Amino acid sequence: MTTINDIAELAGVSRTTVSRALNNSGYVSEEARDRIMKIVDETGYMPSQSAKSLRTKRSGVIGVILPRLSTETSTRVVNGINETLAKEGFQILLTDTELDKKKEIEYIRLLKSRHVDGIILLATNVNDELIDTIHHTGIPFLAIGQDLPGVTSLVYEDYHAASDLTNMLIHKGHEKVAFIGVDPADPSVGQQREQAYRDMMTRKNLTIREEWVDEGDFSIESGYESMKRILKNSRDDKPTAVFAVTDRMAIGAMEYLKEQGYAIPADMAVVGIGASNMSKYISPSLTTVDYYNKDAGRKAAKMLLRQIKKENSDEKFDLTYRLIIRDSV
Amino acid sequence: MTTINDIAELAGVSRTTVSRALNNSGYVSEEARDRIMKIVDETGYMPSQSAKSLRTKRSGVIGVILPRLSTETSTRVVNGINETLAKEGFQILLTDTELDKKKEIEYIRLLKSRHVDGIILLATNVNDELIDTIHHTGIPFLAIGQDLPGVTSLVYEDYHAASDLTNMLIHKGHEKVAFIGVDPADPSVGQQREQAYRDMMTRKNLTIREEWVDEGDFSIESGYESMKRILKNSRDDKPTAVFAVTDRMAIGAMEYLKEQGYAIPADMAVVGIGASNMSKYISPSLTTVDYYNKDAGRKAAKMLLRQIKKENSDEKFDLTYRLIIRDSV
DNA sequence: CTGAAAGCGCTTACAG
DNA sequence: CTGAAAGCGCTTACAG
Repeated sequence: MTTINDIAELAGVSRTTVSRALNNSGYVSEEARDRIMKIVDETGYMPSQSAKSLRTKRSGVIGVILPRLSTETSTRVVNGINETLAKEGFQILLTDTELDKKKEIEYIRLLKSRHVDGIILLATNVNDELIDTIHHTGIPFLAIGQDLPGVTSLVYEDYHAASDLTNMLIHKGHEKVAFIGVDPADPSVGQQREQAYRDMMTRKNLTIREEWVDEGDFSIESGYESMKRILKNSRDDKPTAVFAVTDRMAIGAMEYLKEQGYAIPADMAVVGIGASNMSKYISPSLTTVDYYNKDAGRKAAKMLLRQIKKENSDEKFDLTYRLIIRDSV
Repeated sequence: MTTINDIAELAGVSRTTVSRALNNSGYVSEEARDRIMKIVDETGYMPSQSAKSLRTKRSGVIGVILPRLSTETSTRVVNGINETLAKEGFQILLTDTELDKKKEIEYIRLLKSRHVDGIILLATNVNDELIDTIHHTGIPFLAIGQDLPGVTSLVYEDYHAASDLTNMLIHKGHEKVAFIGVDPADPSVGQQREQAYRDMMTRKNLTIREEWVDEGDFSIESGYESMKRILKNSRDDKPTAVFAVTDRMAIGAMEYLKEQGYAIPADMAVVGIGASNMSKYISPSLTTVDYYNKDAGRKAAKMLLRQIKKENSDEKFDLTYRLIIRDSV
């Protein structure tokens, strides 16, 4: 490995000068700079980031903590994060908790030990230990997807989006709307979306039979099973529409309905959330909500960058969304 | 930040001893170790990875270079890589070239300056500058998806898979098989798959009309457009089957066919490669090839780890695949 | 405009 | 079993 000392020697200057030339800090004579840059080019020298980071306490690396690496949502968000970060010369250090809460905390500490300049967490739950850990790290931090008290958070408009979806179904004439949710340990997806559904139904004086409400685990298969249970348990009083809180579960529900000979949307309307790639190409195409995940990632990166640069910035930020009405309703 | 010196002081030993206790290297008395570990726990001390890496020349980080962050294939591979790497205490530093060849080279050098212990490249092309750069980095390196001369490479069986797919179509009675390929700058996808198609057709004495052969750019839309052109240009002598080299393009082709009122597979059979999530849920479900991308990622990580540990390992490795026959043929 | 020196937080021979 | 010392490759006051 060629080091700054090698460059200094070859250029006949001190390493102090080389450092200044490389970082455009302080005065360096034109000719010294030229000589140095020429040698840098020739040798392909790249400064050791470890040494730099040890010295400056900055690394040019942002840690990203994901719940799952292989979901469309995560991928899109990371894509947006990476896009804006790369432009500023930052790289992403990626970690995947596999939905394990312990790992969230473990990774925050790990990333800190790696001197990352900031951390972005795609949050799926809220708990005291997590909040505590974040507060104690003392490095720029941003959460996406959940509102973490005292932490800069970018949140989707879950309540509004779910309200819109429910209302749309009701306006289309559906009075019996089923619901496939997820574990309430996830406040945004598990609580907000369900609350919105219940509130809208109640507001329109529609009764919710508890047999119409089921819970999945985000997977396509779980949507399939939930739909099956709902239909079985509500034999005498079946719903005419089903609202699944994610596209994948909605697609699973559609699979079961199709298998059972239901016409969609004639016999049963189906809606999801997420604007997954598949939602567009499945038939009938799925009505869903686009959360603009990539934009969320971009926004997250920008807000984190502001924190890093100590510019002030909002602590909370609501993301926007868009209803996509398609053939499944 | 608490450092090793703080721990040493609190434990009443030298930092040398703390280091030994932490790394289980050399002798440390039981009682010293206990005292140290207790303090480490209490303080939540984590050693600075920058300092460690500067000193040891190892970072515990593997660089991964992707052509695109938001494709299912990349995601699955990264997932497999991460899974096996995380178990060994390694993290992933992620970079995305956005299909820019210059960036591939730039990122290799960047990752080196960050002292990554190894690099995995999801390769989409082969060129001399790239090969040169890799040879000069001198750090463990592994390529997936293309056979890079002199570089440890994990390659998919593109030729065999495409042959199987073409033969299957021919055995089903198709004599007029169209083909949607990609830019030959990608040897594996652009050349091997097309060569296999042409060879199999020729071997069965079937003629290929050049109007049946078109090129897309991996996107769904391009598959749609290619299908449109093929149908338009071969007006008098239309194919009865189409082989698209990726699922996304196959799905685009299906979209166009459906729009035009073609029954699939009765009027036109369609096959793709990739076993995308969508291939299963689109209707009719798509016949495709599963490349076991996640396993490829796992295998890649394992082979790279062997290189890092200086255990010997094959330079070339062929991945396996599986035909998934579904309703589109 | 330039350089000598200190120091970031670790690990690793070396000596005891 | 333990510690003092050197050194990894940088940057940054400080002095000139």
